Amino acid sequence: MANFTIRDIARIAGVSTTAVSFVLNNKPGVSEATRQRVQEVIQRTGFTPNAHTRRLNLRRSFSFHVVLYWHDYDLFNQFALEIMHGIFQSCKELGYDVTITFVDETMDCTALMESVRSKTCDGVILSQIEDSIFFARLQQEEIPFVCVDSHVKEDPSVPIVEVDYYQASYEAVKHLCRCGHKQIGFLGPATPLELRSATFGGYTDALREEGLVCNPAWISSIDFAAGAAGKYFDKLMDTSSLPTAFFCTGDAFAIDLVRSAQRHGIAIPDDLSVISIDNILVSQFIMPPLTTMTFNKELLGRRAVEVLYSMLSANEYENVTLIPTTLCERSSVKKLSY
Amino acid sequence: MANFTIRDIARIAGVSTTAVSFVLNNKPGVSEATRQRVQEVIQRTGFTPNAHTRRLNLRRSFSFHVVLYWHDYDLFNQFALEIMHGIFQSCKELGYDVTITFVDETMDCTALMESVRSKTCDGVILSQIEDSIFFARLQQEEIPFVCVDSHVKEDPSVPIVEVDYYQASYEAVKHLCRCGHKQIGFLGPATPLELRSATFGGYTDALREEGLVCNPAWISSIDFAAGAAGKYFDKLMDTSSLPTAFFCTGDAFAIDLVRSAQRHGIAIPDDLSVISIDNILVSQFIMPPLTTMTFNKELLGRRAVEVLYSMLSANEYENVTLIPTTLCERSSVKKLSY
DNA sequence: TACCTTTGCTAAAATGGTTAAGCGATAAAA
DNA sequence: TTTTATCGCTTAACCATTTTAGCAAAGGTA
Repeated sequence: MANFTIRDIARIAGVSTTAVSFVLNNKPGVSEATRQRVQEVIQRTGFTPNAHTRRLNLRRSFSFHVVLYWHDYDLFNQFALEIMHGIFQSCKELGYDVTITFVDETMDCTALMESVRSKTCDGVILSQIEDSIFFARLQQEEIPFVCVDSHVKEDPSVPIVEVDYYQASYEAVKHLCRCGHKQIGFLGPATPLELRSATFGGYTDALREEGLVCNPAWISSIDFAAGAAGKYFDKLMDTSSLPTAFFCTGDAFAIDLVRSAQRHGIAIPDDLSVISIDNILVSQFIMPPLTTMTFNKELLGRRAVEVLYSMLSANEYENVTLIPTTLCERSSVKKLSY
Repeated sequence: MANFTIRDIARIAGVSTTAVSFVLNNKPGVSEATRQRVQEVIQRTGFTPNAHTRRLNLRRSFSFHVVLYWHDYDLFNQFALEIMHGIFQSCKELGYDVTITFVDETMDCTALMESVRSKTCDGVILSQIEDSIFFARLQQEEIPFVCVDSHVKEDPSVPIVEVDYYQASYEAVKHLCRCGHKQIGFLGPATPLELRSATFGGYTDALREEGLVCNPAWISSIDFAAGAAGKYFDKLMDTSSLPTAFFCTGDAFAIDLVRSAQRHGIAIPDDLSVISIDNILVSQFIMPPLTTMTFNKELLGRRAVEVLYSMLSANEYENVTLIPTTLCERSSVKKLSY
């Protein structure tokens, strides 16, 4: 396949490059006859304009850059691909390309910043990144960016698209109450500085509404690390009685908890009920299948692109976009008779 | 952050743009003193050359395009992200960007070809794509490409990086034999035109070596679709006796089979052993945890990039790259006493 | 008839880099 | 002594588009 330029097309069609450019970009100022003739030559030659030249000229790259956090622990990488798919779909509709970078716990952002300064993207989507170094550097470069599925540490200047964790946790706990549970533990990070910290508010508000109080030993504040939930549970077994149910802030924690409980000979859900948030793939395959608050993962990506595009177009946009969750009932919650 | 061009740097450092360009690209012909001075200005200003201009000039984009197949059925998307991570790591080392596209069962490649013709990538990596329309179009455009984790339908002109399915299936079946199994079924596609068809050879060769023969009813040829393995098993239960073990060509099939068997009241592994290939995340969480042939998923991506890069550099490269597998013993295979 | 506007088109500048060719000055070889 | 090579640098062309400014012809208006 020969390599045509706009000059070749112009020469073949017997017009100037300007005319061809106008036809390519659907601009006025070209007669219908000429337009047809140029179109025909473009069709025949299979000409596609060089993207780099176009980007150089327009000083826009028509691409968004996605930064993905790569977790050591498989279970935490679960829906990154679905978020990506959502991002891709929206970008496709807008005519944007998508480029990707993975970062790990070193949070090294030099390569990313190099890329941004070299103008290879018009905006950045940070997926599961909550390190303020990224926000600071991106703001410094004055490049639009959004966070998705990340905790932005109370910084209202950082636009974010995330799961409505408050609503999710509130609904989850309410569901436990509806099933007759009165002793409900909280497994997740209970400090406001952590990811998914909104869950603690949903949990306490739901308890308060039901007039319940919680044994402090049943409230955990654990790290995002493989096996952390299991360790917490081991310790709990040594030192305290058990609640009748646990609300976990994520399926990865819940799965960890379930396995740890089962090792201790505690039957789920007969001895202990478990509910959580995420509905990752594994959750439907473990025994018992997990009852969890589910949501549309692709929507996270789609909304992120929409927000970013609005920022570029100087349109109005919401600084916080929440994705709603719905209950996915499976078999890890027992209905208590009362 | 101001927006400097190479001209600004040249002016500030008191040299020509050529000198700056030479410094940027580590080319000879610049005195050490000048080089230092230019470096200092670059440092101070935070200048990064415009990527589009560079790409336009060099007629290379320094990026690879990854095409990912998006499966309807979650279980089949399992290690796409890990392949991606491997691809990214290798690209990073080579200084290449990575852009992505998802395709679905419509196999629409117009957007991809547009992108290729507009020169936005120097090569394409097809992940889990086996449609010859892609090969044909890419060959037509004379753009280098590799397939990864795909079946290329006996076309030796298409470079491929894939799991050594023959070795994996041979080893898996040998393991079953070592555990005393003599009646071993095959669950997967048994026609040479399908993905992972090499598994059938490994299976039959291992059986032959052991002097075993197989009841044809225990050999399936099923589609890549959710629940297909389960349906096959349901039918088998109606019409035939069961082998003592099944070798499945993929964990998704195996999981489907296990669940179907369990619905029929057949205990795994006591009544039926199951082994397969992949070691997807779910496999360690189901009951019983799956014994399976595992491999380094990131390596698939890394090798794909290496092959593609060799093609660009006109270096030697292997047209077929096989990734070795190792046995991951868990609890789905029973040791028969004999 | 003279003047203004619109239409359809083009020449040329601009985008921000890379690179081939060339130019003094100095050093080495004939 | 003359010729040749090397060094450090610059000038200018080039990459493939978009866009501004302007021009000739046609049409409308006074």
